[in-house]
Amino acid sequence: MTPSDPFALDDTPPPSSQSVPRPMADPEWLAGLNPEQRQAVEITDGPVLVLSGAGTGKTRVLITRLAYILGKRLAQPWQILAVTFTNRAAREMRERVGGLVGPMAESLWLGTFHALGVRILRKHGELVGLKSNFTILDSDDQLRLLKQVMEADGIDHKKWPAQVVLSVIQRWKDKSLTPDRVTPSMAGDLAAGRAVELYRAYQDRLITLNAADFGDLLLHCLTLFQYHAEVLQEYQDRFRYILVDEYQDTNVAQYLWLRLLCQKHRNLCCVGDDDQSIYSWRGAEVGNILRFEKDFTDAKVVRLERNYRSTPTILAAASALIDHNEDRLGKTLKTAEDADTEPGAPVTVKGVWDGPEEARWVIEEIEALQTKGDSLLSMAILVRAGFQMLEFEERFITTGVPYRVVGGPRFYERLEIRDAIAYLRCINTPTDDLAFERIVNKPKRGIGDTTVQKIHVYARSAGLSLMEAALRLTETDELRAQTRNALTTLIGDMSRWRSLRDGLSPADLAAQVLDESGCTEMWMKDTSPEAPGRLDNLKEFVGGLEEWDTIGAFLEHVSLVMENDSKSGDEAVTIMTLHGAKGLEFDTVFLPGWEEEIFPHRRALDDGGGAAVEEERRLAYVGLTRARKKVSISFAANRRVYNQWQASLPSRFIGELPDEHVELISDNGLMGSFGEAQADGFSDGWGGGSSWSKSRGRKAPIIDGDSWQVEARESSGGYTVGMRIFHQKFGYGIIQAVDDTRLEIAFDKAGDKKVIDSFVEPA
DNA sequence: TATTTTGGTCTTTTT
DNA sequence: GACCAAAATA
Repeated sequence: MTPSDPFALDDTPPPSSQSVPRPMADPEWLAGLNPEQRQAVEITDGPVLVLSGAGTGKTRVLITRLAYILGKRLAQPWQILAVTFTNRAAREMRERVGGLVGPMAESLWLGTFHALGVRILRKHGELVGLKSNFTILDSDDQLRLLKQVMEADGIDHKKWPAQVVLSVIQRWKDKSLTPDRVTPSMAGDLAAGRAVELYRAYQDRLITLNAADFGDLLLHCLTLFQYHAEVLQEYQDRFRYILVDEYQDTNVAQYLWLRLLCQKHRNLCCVGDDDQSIYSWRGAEVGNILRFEKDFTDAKVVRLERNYRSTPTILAAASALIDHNEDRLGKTLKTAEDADTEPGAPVTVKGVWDGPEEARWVIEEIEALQTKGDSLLSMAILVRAGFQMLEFEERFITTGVPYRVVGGPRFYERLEIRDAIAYLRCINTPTDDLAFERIVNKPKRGIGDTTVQKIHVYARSAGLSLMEAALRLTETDELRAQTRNALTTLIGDMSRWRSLRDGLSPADLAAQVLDESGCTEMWMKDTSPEAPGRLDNLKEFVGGLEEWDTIGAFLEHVSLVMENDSKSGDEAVTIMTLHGAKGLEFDTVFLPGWEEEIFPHRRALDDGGGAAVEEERRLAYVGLTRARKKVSISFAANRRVYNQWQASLPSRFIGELPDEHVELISDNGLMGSFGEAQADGFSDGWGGGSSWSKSRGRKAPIIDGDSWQVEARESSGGYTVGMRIFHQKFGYGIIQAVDDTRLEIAFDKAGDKKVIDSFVEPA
């Protein structure tokens, strides 16, 4: 077993943990808790719901609770189930618990829902049709598989993109709906009304391939528990204590999974914060929090409201912001009395001209802090979406300030890495059709679609795996000599590599495979600018394999943990998405891109009214509460979208921050840096006025076209489709569509643009 | 038959 | 500017 293997759980008690020579009564780690935290730790009997605001010591409570249960010998480590939301959190928790109780932390059942689901299915999967060596599909495989199914069904994939259908299916799985439980009304007219058929066909295909996708990891568990009471009972007996982190982000299937497992001992402890629920798009149901109290009427509720992380100023800003959400359980965060009572620096809001300038400004601030003696590790840039990272990366590179992207383009998702993995999958599991299909013509060896189709047809009719079918085909004269030879070589190589598997370490084997398959060569010959980088990635990939004993263990790790364990500790600024930042904290946090359509994201604004925007607001709240000492928000007046410049508005969230805790930075020298090139539209007035009136209501602050001052205006000031208008920047045009304050205008010269009504005037 | 070119469509967040 | 799928070309 390798150190970071999430399944490093041992069923059998290691001899050392039989005797527990640990301090029993009130060790010092228990004494350091406040009364509520202590309650959350000490109420071990029965269901407990811990509502825990940001920075209130939630992780600490969880860890202490685990240590407490173990220390009191209420259960053995393998009788405790602890579920986290990310693999990183799981790893961290295991380490920290280990620090308190020693090696027995190793035998806890601790991991993500998915990782734990796999563990169960590896053992009992046969009961639901999965052999124990089933493969876990990555998103790419899922999509290709569904496409195949849709093609076979003759669904127009132009009209119904596989991606859309797939996400609907996933949502069903999140809700624990097997194909037979999806009602026609749920499917609607999706995929010409045949979505359920597709779902069923897709599931059948998965079983045939002995594969499971992410949703299946839970869904199959539920089916298993439902139809095999003896298995369920085994686990119910086993898990005396169950702990759940980030409970607000669980979906229905996960909730059912938990409810089934805890039924016997009923010692379920869930920790969550409704204000930090940011995964509803993935099927998370905040309603699970409400449901908890309904299903467990004897549940004790503990509220953790004392914040130990942020300054009172940051806390006040965050609270005021989240207060704009209607749909809340209601929870006030207050500064812990014993904490530092200095109000702290105000939250700053900086307006800049455009994206590059924003990056420049942020990194100047970072350098200033560094000169002052702050560590780069204590700073983070948190963005709404991945693409925003680019501008900062460029700036980091030109300035030479070290940075670290966390959760960016995932390492294992890069195409060259996936190819390498597919080779390993083929070697490890010859029947892995999806992997075979992926690498059959990579690098190009003259085996095109037609050949693959032939293999497919043959495989299906003879009930063979693709690799076997290919082998049989080479023995006939169905194929042209050239393709036949290519296939024979490939299959020969495969079996040769497979025979080497036991003699070589995974790393050595991978290196050999990459060289002999021509993958390395392919990238060396490639003249595109990213080719050298890809070669480096492959090297890193081989290097990363060093720590694994078997290919199988490595592949298991990869399929669940798409993130590359980024080595931390180096002095560098962290840059990551807001979603990725949940659960982390930094001294200084930069929150760039606070503009309408970016944050809140356009998609959130588009669909319906409040719910989606409220989730965005929670995301903003998460961002603010990551900071211990200082928050810097920024927005740009212009943003390049697609390929053209578009004017943007400050985010409504900026207007929702309380005046008294916010400082607007608008330095007068700003105009100078705008330079000669941008003399249109916004020629003056920025620096002088800086009047910062907020609009409290639904409307975002609206910025007047040329005076660039903030003023609240009535929506859609009488503009109608077909009207001719004038815009400072884009000239004359005709209104094509009106959506409240947003106008779509066909400009005579500048083409089609979406602008806010306050930017135009009747012509 | 395999590869290159072109044309149209989009961009959240992740286990 | 990036990605995919269908048409064009070697």
